[in-house]
Amino acid sequence: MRYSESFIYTLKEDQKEAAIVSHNLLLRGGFISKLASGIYNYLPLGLRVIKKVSEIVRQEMNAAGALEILMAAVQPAELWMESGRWNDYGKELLRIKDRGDRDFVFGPTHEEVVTDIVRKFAKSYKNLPVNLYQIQTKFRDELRPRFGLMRGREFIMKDAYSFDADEDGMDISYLKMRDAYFNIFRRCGLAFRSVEADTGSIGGKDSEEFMVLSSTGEDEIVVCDSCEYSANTERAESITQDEPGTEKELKKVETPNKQTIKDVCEFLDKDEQFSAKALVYKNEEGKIFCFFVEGDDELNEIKAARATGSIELTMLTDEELEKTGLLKGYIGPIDFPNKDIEIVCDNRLKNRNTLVVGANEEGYHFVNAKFGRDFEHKTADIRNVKENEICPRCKNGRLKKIRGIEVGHIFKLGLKYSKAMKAEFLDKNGKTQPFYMGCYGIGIGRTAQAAIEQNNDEKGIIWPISIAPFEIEIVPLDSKDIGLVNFCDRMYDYFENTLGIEVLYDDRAERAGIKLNDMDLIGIPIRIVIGKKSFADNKVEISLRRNRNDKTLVDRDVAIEYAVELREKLYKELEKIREV
RNA sequence: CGGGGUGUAGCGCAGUUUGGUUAGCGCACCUGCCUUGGGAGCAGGGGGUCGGUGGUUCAAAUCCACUCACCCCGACCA
Repeated sequence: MRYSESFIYTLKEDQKEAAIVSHNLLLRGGFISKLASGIYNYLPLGLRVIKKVSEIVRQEMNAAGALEILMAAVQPAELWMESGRWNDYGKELLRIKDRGDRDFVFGPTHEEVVTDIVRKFAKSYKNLPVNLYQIQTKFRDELRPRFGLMRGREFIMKDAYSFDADEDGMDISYLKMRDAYFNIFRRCGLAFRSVEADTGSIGGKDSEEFMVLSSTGEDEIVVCDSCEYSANTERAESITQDEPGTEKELKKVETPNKQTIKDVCEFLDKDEQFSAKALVYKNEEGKIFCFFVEGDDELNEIKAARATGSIELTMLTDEELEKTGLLKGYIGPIDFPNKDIEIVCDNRLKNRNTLVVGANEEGYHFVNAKFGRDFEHKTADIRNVKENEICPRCKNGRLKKIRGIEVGHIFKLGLKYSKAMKAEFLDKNGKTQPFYMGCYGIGIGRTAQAAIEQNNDEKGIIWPISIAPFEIEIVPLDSKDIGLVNFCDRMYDYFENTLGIEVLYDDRAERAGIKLNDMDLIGIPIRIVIGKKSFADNKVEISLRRNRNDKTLVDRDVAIEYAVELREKLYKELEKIREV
């Protein structure tokens, strides 16, 4: 592509709407432009990147045996009523009506449609397994779109859906996708991890998220510093260590005006870890729960919801709490005063011998309380793991918290949709069976932007070669030197037409500084600069975007060869998984 | 949806507190000269419903009311 014939408009100044570097660089580099909140246009450069990422995804999906289709973006409401999600999905679902006042949705995901397709055609176990995927624009009316393509309302997603005859088959399909995902993100040049994830509202069994590691990521993940264990915070566990020391006799003590854990523990000269604090929540049905966790722990609401079979938990307001008869600051698990409230204690409390707990009486706490002796309630893992706790897998390493950007998610759905939508086939014995399903998503735009978030410097983007809009750039610094320009023209022609390598040829009559800065901003991996002086010596300069200090002057006759070698080298590097 | 904030040229901003003639600056854009290894310089030029609606006033970017859009912080997701 000749720059002069392209549609690339770069901006010199940081963009006000961009809160993170990758969003700013996408805007400044002329990759995308905003149309409305969370809705973006892909300009030529941006579209090139999207196509590169899509193509990698497509190749790996095909290699894993998935079949590409393209489903309708606009879907009839009936399908969503069948699955039950017409009611469950909430405001994120963009609902529209046609001229006949019939309800439709703009698809945020395609479980319903794909299930409808497969149940129509795959009637026999002989048709299985099957995995259908598409790369398509989705719409989710997010509460808060942000960070450009990172969390758009309209976004491009690859979504795949597997259908198997039984659970074992589903497990195999899932693992195939898992392998494909590793290949995809590796080939995109990303440093990433797969983490155990909560299955959330979609329901189902196993689930893993693919996280690109980045301090600006919106998700917190827990990793072990010595083994491969990694999980998101809704899933992460750690090993509980027993409280040292022996049990003591339960005692009620006066704690006047000490309501917070901090105050009480200070007053009683007790480590907060050896106290239990109460958190009172209600779920979507209005049912009230009281959770006890250690004083210095945080309740994880998702874990808590799972433990109580709730969809959503919200903390009680002070007024609501008062109505339950519980005394704020003095709530404790011993002689709990309200029988209608379900109590869940965190697992860790079982290993504590001398807990400080509220006495359910104004101005009093118990000390030396012990689970199983002084009180007993349902227990579950409902807390957030803390940094430096012991890994549950290798039982040796320490857990660390890092941040990540979720670029992919794989799920075992099981029978959820096939049962709801009566998607069935006949097995070997002629018996009707529901499909075992899996679903597998990748955010295409998010993946591209995550790559920028991980690969940039003060000058701009440093694209991994596999997803760069162009692989090589040619920058003549003097547009008046006919010999030099002719040479660049021929080189450009050779790359494009003989080698089939995509280059961006900056044939503009701009000054050197403008061209070089624009190129650094856009982030093309390999640069060939042809300056007047070196050209007169039959040399051109070749450098990599990621290391501009390392410039090589090569004889102009071997410039193309040298650039092609560099290109091969960069692709080779992507064969290894980047160390985290 | 709750909390905070911003809307003035394509982008980044000043002006609003204390109302007062033709609404300004930098970048970008157009013309000419000059310059060509890191966003140069000079001269000339085009581009604005001051987010919208209504009100107060002799007079509104500026004051008041309503409204819309967008951004940031929290709970959900690719």
